[in-house]
Amino acid sequence: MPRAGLTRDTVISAARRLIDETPDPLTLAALSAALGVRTPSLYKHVAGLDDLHAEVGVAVKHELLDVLADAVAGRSGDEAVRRLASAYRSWALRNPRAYPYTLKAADHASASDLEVSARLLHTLTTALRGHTLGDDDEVHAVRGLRALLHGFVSLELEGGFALPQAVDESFDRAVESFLRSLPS
Amino acid sequence: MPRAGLTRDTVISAARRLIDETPDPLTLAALSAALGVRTPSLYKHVAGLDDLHAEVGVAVKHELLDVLADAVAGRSGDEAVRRLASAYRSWALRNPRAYPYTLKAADHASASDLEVSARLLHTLTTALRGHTLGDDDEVHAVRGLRALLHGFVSLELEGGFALPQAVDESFDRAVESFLRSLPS
DNA sequence: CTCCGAAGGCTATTGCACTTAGTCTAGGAG
DNA sequence: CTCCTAGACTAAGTGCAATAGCCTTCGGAG
Repeated sequence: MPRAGLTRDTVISAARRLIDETPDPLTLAALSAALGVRTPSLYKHVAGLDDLHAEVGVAVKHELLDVLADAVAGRSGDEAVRRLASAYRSWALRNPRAYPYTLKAADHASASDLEVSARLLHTLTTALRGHTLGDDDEVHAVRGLRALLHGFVSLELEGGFALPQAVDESFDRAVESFLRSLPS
Repeated sequence: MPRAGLTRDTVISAARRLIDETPDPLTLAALSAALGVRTPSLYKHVAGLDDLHAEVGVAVKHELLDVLADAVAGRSGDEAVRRLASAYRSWALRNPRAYPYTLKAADHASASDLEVSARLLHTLTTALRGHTLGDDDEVHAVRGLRALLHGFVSLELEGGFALPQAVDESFDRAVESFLRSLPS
């Protein structure tokens, strides 16, 4: 029985890859098959399906964080928000099955999850700097932005926007309305 | 073996009840146990788990429709939208596990699903009348409103709003911002 | 009232997933 | 070279969905 040379990381990233490659839900059976290994072998690297989901979630949050941080790097004001919004939506549409993992609240027991989740939130908050907002105002504004972005993308992914009118334009309008609602 | 007296409707409404009564996902095993019947018996009334989910979805959409229609009845303009938004959110928070069923795009093969989904959309659209919007503007506005409502509620249900600031106020502010973005 | 067929239950079984327990071996440390 | 552990394996148990086939109850037709 030749060793497959798995590690916790290879298992997790194989799982991450599988998510958007296949239509069916992530399953240990499918993952082990993709890795050329029997299912129980995975338990040497991962505590079970829940653990795997949690780790995939952290990995996916990192991906989104990178994309968003890159989009806003060096920008400020409305332009930063526009670019962040656009990057958020297009990443979600490109990674429709991974996207829901970014929404789970951080597992209180996982330091890495807490960290990446905080950095995601921080990226949004930073993009809104430049609009002079008080602390409370800022919290409300970030919530509004998250709601708008997630709501839009989520409905779009569910196929909720059936009418022929251009979805891109709906999104742009929503983002512009949000920007206008901020004290300059 | 005394008859349990099941019908398609009793099975479906028992399933609907189970959803928000138990933490675990809806399962034929749990449903049959709740009805005092063996699992295979359910197949006399329902084509399987998928069929059950679809029917529960229609039932749940009707519930939400009733709540929203009631909230906007006899109102118009901003006040109609405010009441609709508030009703949407509070229904969702009261029915956290049922809520996701309202989001699935209508099954093209089910007349009742298509109908209730269309009426839901129509209720939102109607609430926005009074703001003189062109046809295209209206579609974009409805999409923005749906995104806002769903996004907010969805994040709130996922536990995504961790900070102590009042979530109620965040919601009110988001709704007011949306209203201000409409041409009066 | 009796018969009988359909409707509505049932048991048994298959298939697939997750999980645990216990075994064997490859391959590096001493 | 020997040992020992990490990393693979087989075997087996659990839970759920689904199908097949049987048996009983109900209710209407004669």
